[in-house]
Amino acid sequence: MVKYHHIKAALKNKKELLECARQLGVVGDATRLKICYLLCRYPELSVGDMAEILGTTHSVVSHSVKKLLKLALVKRRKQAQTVYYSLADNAFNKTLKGFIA
Amino acid sequence: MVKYHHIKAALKNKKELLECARQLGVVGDATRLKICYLLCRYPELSVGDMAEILGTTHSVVSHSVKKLLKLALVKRRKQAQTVYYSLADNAFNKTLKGFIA
DNA sequence: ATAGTATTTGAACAAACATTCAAATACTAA
DNA sequence: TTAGTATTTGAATGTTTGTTCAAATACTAT
Repeated sequence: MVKYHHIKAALKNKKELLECARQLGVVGDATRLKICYLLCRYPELSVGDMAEILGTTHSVVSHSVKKLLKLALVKRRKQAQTVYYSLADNAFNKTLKGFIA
Repeated sequence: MVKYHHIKAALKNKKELLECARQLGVVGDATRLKICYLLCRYPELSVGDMAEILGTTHSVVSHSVKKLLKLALVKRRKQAQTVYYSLADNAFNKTLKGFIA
């Protein structure tokens, strides 16, 4: 059957789909989506502030932002002891804002 | 500290965020995102066709669309032995198309 | 140096997950 | 009825995942 030959080829070259799935998966978690939600409203927030707002520990926030950072969905800025995170400026986040506006 | 009193209250009432995280999580999987990608391009596809295109089994497609169906991201139409799935017409899918365009 | 604050790390645990397989269901056609 | 096709189901598998905890790191101020 060659009926779907074209779309099969198109799919093979769609490596971005896998990356997109990974990004969506990372954002598809309550804690991490809340963090993104916060960062849509504040230009930047420290780990401690996010933990305070979310009512959780520094550890879960740190683990969470690390995953977001690994996929370049957030940026990191360190000032003295404090680490501030902000939403990265990319296409994914622009679309994401449409979801959680 | 009452610095974040307002955003904490806003977050509490944001029940949609959890639902959104669930939807993003379901779509944040390679197999299921590929299915959505296919359904963006074809008005509807049968389980067998999707399995053929994706190079996988009927079983994984069936399991996958079931999850999408449970969150109302796809619709189901049965004709004779064949079951056709199509993308549901909702806000989530409209934005999703922005991701996988 | 020490004490204090902020964040990160890594191991451990249980819970959730994707995929496989075989069996079951649903429907058509003869 | 039977045989054939399409899909679904459920159990089992190993893998990944989120959270917890305690310890470690990084920096500031004294």
